Amino acid sequence: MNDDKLKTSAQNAFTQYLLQKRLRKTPERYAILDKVFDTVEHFSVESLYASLEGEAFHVSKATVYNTVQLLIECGLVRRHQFDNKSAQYERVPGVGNHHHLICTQCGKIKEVKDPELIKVLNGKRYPTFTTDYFVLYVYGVCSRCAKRNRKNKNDNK
Amino acid sequence: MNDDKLKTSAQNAFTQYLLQKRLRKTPERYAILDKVFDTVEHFSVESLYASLEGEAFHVSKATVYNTVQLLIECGLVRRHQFDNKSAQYERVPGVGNHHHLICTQCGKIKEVKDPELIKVLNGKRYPTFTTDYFVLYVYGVCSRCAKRNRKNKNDNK
DNA sequence: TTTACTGCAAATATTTTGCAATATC
DNA sequence: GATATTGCAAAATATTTGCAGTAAA
Repeated sequence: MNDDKLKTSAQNAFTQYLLQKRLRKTPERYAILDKVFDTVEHFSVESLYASLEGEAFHVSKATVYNTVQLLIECGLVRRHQFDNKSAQYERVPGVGNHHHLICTQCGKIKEVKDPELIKVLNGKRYPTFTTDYFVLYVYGVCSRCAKRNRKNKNDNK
Repeated sequence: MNDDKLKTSAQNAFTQYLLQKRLRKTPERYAILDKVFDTVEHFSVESLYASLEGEAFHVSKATVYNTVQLLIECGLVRRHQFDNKSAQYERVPGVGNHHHLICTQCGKIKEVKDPELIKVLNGKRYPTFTTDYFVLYVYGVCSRCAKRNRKNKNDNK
């Protein structure tokens, strides 16, 4: 699925959700949805807000918060909180899933796809719990930090 | 490993870490470590602080924040941020690992063990990344919410 | 016409920071 | 004795809330 199709399908899903919950179809909500689906990377409420202001579409931050929450509830956006700064969000991936490698030293985050693991996870069933999706964080040390560690160790000798 | 042994081994690991980093072995740090390892459930800085006050051991919140951060850095504590309230922490599990089932409707969190999955995860290697541990969140709907959903749907008919 | 939604500003809550006093090494 | 650590309070930051005005249904 390419990005255009992904966006269209997200718009349709959002409309369905709004109808079902009897919520209103406001221009603000669709503008935010569009911007979210133009964004491949992680984003924060702040960066999303700035990005909307950047193209001269003004929405209040409260509305951004509200709408992102709606998008999470209807499954179009996922929330991550990697540190105790602001929450990070991402649109749901088009095809496949990915997980996050998090460096415990520098905080850098890398996305990796692992179809085999996704398969194992999707096969999982838990009693008395209906699974929607999985979020896997792999904590460790990235190559850059590992290199720096080796260097520092040698310097101390 | 029982809880006493777990605590002792955590104390030793912490001491090693402090020595290695040339940090000081203060009574506050060890009191916090002890309290953390007396706590099986998730805790917040606030609850940890209250718990220490409760047994008349006074430490400032800043020190609790600092020490919890240290414990994370030396791998004895893990951090979760399930919502945008305060961060939740937990001591590292004695044996095996567990992951978290998170209900997207009521926010309830349940821990489950899945040795088979742990095994698959532990077998994983990522290029240019040295894995320390995995954190898996399974998002979905708990049985209580599923039941309530069915009821509401019927009520609307 | 009804009332859900928006924008704005104030309120809340958590975490971080600065600094003087203290305790570890 | 040097300085890392503590406690306290103030500051910084993210998110939530209340309310009056606006717009979707």
